[in-house]
Amino acid sequence: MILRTHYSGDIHPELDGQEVTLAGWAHEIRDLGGICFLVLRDREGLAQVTMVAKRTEKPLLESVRQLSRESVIRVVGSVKAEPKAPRGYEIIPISLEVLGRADSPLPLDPTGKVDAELDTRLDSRFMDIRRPGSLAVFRIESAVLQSLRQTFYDHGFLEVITPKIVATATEGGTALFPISYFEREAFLNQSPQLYKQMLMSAGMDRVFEIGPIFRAEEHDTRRHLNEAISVDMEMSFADHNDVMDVLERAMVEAYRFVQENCKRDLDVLHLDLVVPKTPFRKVTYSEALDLAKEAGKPTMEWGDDIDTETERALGSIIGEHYFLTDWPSSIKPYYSQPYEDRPDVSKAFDLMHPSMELASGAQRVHDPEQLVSRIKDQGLDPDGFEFYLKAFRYGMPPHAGWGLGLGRVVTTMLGLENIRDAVIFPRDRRRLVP
RNA sequence: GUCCGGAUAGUGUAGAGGCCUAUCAUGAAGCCCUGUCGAGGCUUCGACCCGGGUUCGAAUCCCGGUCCGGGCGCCA
Repeated sequence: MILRTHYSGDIHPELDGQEVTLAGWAHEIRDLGGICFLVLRDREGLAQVTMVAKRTEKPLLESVRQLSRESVIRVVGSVKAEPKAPRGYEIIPISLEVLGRADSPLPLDPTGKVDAELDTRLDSRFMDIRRPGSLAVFRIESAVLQSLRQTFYDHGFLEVITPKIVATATEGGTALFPISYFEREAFLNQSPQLYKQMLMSAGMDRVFEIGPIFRAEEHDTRRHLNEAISVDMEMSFADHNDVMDVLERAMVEAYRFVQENCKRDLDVLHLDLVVPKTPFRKVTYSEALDLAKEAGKPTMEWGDDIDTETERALGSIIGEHYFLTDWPSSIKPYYSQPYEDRPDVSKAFDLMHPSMELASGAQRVHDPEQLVSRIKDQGLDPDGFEFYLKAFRYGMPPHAGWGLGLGRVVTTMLGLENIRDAVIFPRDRRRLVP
């Protein structure tokens, strides 16, 4: 049996006289003596329960006065339209039931009157998310996921789930977390890349996956985590420009969807969301170096990966989402396809927000011999990729794809200071609990 | 990994060698209060990260450790 008939957000003054049952947390109790206000909070907002001492049964009033903040309660009462009350209504209680008593003191203040540091909030994340501002972020994240999935379905993609426990490194470069797998060593997957590509050989044509990826890098910044949610796609019979189009569309749709469906959450966060303008500007790697030089950042050589300072400089010059294209082949993974006429440049791209990289993708190498030679060129052993290479030898279509960091999308969309704000239970260099 | 900064009641803070029996807010406990909505008023409770050192005297200075924040590096 569902213990409530309404969320607080469902109630309005026109329900005057109707009996309702609310369930939630005792957000605040303000006892003025002759009149006592109890503010109940649920996922959809706040509702004021009002008790005039003279007109309220003693035991009911007593139970409210003994309530600890943040206890879980269920209130049966009648709606009363009341101009003096917040949102024009209040609940006159008939009965109150304590479903879960809260200890005191609380690990942080869920009303937000007193701030808490990120570390304190993460230690007690369950309590932090009771704060409307934290909840709003994750409601928006849910909307972003809903919108991204819808965009994929609209473009004829199939949702897939690939293994997170793998035998070997996906692509070299990044460090992996080793795990014990019965009598063998295995690893947590750093990317669904190889599996997505094999599904192109399988003829699934267009696939996407939204799931965790694991990087054992000791990075320690506001935009990196060791467990991240990657929004990944792969598309057959398409090139890098085609998948950039899908990415641009997915981003813009996500912004629109949030703007349309998360008005209250955006209000809570005091945000006026602006949908990025399309088309996103495309800046080649070489142009980016020139821009950086003009801005007085001449230290980078062609072939260097773009460092943080240059990335920031570009961000402030360009000032909106942009694609960074035509990367040197040497600094992109082996599966990125070089241009036929200038093999030192690849059909690889990053989607950039002015403050950080959001996604990276490419048209892929689909010729098995070229792939083997690219693997060797990057100092990797093709034998370790046999399960992957096999899929290329029996009819692999041309394909392209990308991976997008969900946490970074939400962080940049909402202007959050730290990616940990956008992840419910973040995993970083130090944090493994909760 | 490295550089810089930090650690004071449950939470957020003040504090610059004696003014500290440590500030303020929030909270908790109690009392007053019939329209609060960051309610108000009064009383009470609750803290200097750990270890060493300097000094007559250390929250404050020094050393080591632990933890935290930020920058960079590393990072499809």
